[in-house]
Amino acid sequence: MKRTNTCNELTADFAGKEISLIGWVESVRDHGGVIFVDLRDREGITQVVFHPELGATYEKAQKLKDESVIQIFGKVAMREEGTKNPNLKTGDIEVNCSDMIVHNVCDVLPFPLEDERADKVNEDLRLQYRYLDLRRPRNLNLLRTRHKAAVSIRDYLNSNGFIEVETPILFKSTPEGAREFLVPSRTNPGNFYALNQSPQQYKQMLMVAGIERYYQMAKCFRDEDLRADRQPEFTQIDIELSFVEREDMYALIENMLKKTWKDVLGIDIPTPFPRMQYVDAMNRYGVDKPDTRFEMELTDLTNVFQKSQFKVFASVIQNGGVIKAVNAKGLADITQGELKSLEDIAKTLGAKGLAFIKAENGAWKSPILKFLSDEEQAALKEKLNIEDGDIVFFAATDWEHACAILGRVRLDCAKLLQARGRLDIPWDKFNFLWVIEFPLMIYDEEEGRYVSAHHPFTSPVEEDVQYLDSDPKRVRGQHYDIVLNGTELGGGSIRIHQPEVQEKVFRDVLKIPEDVIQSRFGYMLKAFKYGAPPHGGIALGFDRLVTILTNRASIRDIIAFPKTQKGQDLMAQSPSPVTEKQLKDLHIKLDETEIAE
RNA sequence: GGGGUGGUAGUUCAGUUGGUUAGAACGCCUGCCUGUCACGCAGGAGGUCGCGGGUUCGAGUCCCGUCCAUCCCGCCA
Repeated sequence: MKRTNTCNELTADFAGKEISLIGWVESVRDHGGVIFVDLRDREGITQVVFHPELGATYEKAQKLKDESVIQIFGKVAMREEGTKNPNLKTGDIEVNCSDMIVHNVCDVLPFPLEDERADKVNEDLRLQYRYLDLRRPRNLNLLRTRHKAAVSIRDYLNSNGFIEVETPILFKSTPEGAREFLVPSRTNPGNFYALNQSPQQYKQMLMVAGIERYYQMAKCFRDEDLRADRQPEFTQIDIELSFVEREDMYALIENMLKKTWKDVLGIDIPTPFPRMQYVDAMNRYGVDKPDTRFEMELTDLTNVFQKSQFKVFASVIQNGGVIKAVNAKGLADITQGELKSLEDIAKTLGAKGLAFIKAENGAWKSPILKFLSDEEQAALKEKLNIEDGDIVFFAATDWEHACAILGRVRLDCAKLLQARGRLDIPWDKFNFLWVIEFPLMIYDEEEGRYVSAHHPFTSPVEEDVQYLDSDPKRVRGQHYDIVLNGTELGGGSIRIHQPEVQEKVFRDVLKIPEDVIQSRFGYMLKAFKYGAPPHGGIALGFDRLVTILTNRASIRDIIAFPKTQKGQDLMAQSPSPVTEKQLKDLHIKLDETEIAE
């Protein structure tokens, strides 16, 4: 069984040597009198040649099927001039086969494996045969890159005094967060575990325990609807340290990512990363995770329209709203269809419509132009720097929605400009950014109370603590998000480590009933009374990080066995029904209407 | 829960205003071929047009429902 070499090793130096290779048949080219087989393993490809004088082996080679697994024995030979293949590392040589073992005959493939064709194949079919899709060298290399990134990160943390600790995956239900996967307990009838959404509480307990520096490549689970960048189970780089302040965290993560980018891509990313206040991110980019690889910033025009005759704008301002706009430079040739889909998306985000002004052939065209005074038009031209070929979009509503609408319009316009070749974003441009000083609380209209913007363990910014009672939404949290090219890579905070403060947040600000505080967080509050060190941490989405490192569009590409949007594994066909006995053991009765026929 | 897009041969797609036997390329099968590397040449097989219902003399095409995939909104402390 033992091979002497891999399929990417043999070069002119090996000429004349007897060797053995094992791998998959990439292609068979039968010329009637001579047969060429490209043999592939995870390292590369080597051409194997079969001649008629081999007798039985030659006949076997005639019947070889693509993607079968074979082992060959033979002698390395230089290729004749003119028959060398410069596209292969092993292209100067070939192996004259003398014997062959067919380990596994491959059935006819359900879809082609060459990249150009395979990329177009329906993803559900590729997921059913994920092992075949993964076999494509490019996809295998994605897993290899993922591994490299993990090694780099572990190296960095290990050499900086961190200890990797595994925390339980079976945790308890914490209903105020994301929806959880519940796990019935056989030995505790009627009680349930929840798969952990993150090791947040355990890692804080490790700080109380005195670990000082903890990390974990932590599997986390959230039962929410899926997206291109979201899977129900995912991996986060989970980090927590004692005796830290925000500045220590920034430096730690910057150096870690610097090393990872160097190790994986060979690219030097500049540090320190820029920082941006949450409020500025919203005002300038319309999101809390700005893509700063291109400009196209939002402009606030509320002042311009303060005394406007245009009733729509005027009434919004009167009701405390804002007028914001974004100039999509050079996109005046937007098509009706593109405009329509921009408008549709704006509407899903709460806009009533999407007002615009087009500057074309020296004139402005707009359904709202007739409502705007000369002074207002002049102010727009100046503030938005409107030139021929531009199109400006407006949002007039409350601040949050105006930001969200134009933030999205900005991103979609950038895509349209990219498609037209007017905006160039190189694949290796990596804009890291810290977004800081988020509000600690946001007011939840539905619940009629304040809820944590992130989680209730986030420590308030010191000078804002005084407003905890009087004006909770004014309190900023010691929270930081790390953003890369418009993707939220991760976030963390300095935590509360004093039991009185934590209790105050639970009881007085979040208005959680006393008995709920005790049943849900009682053990934490107790732990904080036994020598809890000041501490803080962060969690980075490892899958998202690798998606960006490998320049892929979907998180599914860099997960070995991803799930579909409905959360199914099409290959193993999970989830699946279970037997009545299993249910009985778990003390579970199914709703009749839900039982599969 | 809501909106968009897609579903026709093993795969990727085409299919006109509703009208004869639903096509192409690749793959597959058979044969030929001693220097290819996306080998080439000749021939052949292969279809529940996602599924169910409706309109019609007639449905891949029109209508209703439904399933699946995907993108987005809600959701993701």
